[in-house]
Amino acid sequence: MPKPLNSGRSRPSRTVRGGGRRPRGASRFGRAYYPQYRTAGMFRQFRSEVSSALADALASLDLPTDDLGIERPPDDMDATLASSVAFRLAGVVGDAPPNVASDVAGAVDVEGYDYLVDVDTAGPYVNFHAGERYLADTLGSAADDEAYGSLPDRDTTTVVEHTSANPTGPVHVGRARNPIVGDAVANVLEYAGYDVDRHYYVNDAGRQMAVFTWAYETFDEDDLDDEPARDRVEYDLVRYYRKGNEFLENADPDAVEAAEAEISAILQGLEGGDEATYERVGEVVDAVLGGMKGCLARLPAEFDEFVKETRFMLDGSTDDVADRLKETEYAVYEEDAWQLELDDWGIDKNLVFLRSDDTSLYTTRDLAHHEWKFENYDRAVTVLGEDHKLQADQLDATLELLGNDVDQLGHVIYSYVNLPEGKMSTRKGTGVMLDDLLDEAVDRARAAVESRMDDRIRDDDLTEEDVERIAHQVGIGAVRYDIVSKQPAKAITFEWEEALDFEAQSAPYVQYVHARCCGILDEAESAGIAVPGVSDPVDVDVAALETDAARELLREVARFPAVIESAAEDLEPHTVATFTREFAEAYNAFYRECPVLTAESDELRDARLAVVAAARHTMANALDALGVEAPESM
RNA sequence: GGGCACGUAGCUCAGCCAGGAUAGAGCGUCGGACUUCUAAUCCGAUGGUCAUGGGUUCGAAUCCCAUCGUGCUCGCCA
Repeated sequence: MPKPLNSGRSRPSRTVRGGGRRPRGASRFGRAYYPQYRTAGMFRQFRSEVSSALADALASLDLPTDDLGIERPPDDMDATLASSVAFRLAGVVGDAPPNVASDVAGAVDVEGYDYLVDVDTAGPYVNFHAGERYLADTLGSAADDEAYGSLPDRDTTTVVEHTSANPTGPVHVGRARNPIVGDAVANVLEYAGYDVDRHYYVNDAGRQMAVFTWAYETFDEDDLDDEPARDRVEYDLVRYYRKGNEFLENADPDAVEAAEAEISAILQGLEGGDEATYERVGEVVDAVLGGMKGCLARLPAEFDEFVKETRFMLDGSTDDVADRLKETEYAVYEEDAWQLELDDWGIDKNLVFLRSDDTSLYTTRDLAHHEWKFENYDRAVTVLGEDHKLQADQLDATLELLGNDVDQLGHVIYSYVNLPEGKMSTRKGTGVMLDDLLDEAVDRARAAVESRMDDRIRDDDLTEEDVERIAHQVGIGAVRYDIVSKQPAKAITFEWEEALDFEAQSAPYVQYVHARCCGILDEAESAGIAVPGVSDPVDVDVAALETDAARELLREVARFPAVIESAAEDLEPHTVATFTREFAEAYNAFYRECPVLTAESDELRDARLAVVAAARHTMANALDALGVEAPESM
């Protein structure tokens, strides 16, 4: 295994406020974080105890143990886990499922388990119950640990490539899913214990950039029809790109031919390693990319590295890939170009990897790029639009035939956001700019904060700065949450009203839970009450928590690490968003039924305070994984 | 036309990969709850042939096949 290039390299510093990333070991709340507290979660342990106990029980009855049928029971059942195994075994033992369930439950031995204390049946289901210690340990680990939900380090380096939009102009909403989903995927993997780098692959070698460079050098400000839509460099420069494309479409044939010759010369210069050409193209690429970075930083989506495509042309690795491909049995030379037949991978379209003039194509360079990833990382994940699906399949197949282990490569495919009237296009200048969406979101959030000021019960006198902070957290959070909470494969048609809906099931709904937690904890602090797990070691009796709502909330807290684990495993951050909603419901029930500061005894108050601290850590980190900020007041 | 996705309440979506308890939320509509740790909250009512038809199974929104609808894709573009 080659040593990762990035090992030992220090991470770029970044803001520690919610929503941004922070280096491992640093904490959201500015205190030191002690990794020994990192726990895989009580739910996961309970689940494995149930598996083991049930398998033993079945074995003792001489029944098959290959399918345990362990599942989460409906909300109205008080069991933590259940098994539907009796349905399947009914045929084997020749008895009705409820009777089988009864026999199985009777054979389960809960002796020796930490959390599994009781088994019973409900009709055909075997139900498993967690004991006090389950809740006590959950409370202890979550109230105590500001990084609760972070799983133990897996010692696995992972590169998440996302966005990678061609540097042709401002980021529009059509592609906004990419940085938002990509950032969340990276966050979730980080929470799951992977060592993640975030990459933006810069397509700086293609025809688009050659056209852009030619247009930028050819046209003057006077030739352009419009003023820049916004005072940032990519809004200025995209006008040259659009002008150039318009010229190529509409100018007289001789002029177009001359232009094409210049564009072709630029492409040849890149392919031939001509330094002057690299500089010319690089000037445009770097300028536009710089502006796009500025836009993405508003989300914020930040990157560890911008990897340029030309790098793999300059270092010879693209040529090397092409040479190796020619040697394979799948290579054919047809119609003056080198192609690959990928029928064995179920792809009937040939992949051209060298043009007739011997120059490389995007995918050829991307192959070299991916082999570079494999050399430097244990795993690679790419977030890309559905229009790149075929290309990704061809890439996978080709990487495999080159001898790479493609199991280490994962894709997240998302569907584009379209306007009701059709696709967004940078070249044509159609589309809603991400900057405009974020501006509008913040404006509306600000208006909402201000209109709520009057009927606020809490007299915490929001300053102008507070209003602005909340407007940003809520406005940007709402845009991100709306996108990250949906399955990426589903198509979205962009509607302003929908994207900016701050009603329930949106970011403010779950952010509010965090703010409510903070409100109680602040109140406790100003009243001089120590908060178990935060200002004190956790030393509370969970038995004091008599209310179902409190215990139910703790059970949700217990699930969080398992939610992170499966979201990371399946590369599905939207499941974390689903969790935040379910968690919010549990918290709101607790909030309604369990007064904390005015609890009837100090013991109960302390226990509930610890629950609030645990809930805060859970929600803060769930939101952080989604890339949504967690406001301390709103 | 071939390939790949998607189709769940009037609308926006979970649930599907690893089949199992009465298919869940929100918005909308209607009706309730603030002298209380924040009402951006909560409670109740309303609303579904899970696109259609078949198949597998004790059991299908979930797996398989077909059909219909929508999107993406099928360049020596990226």
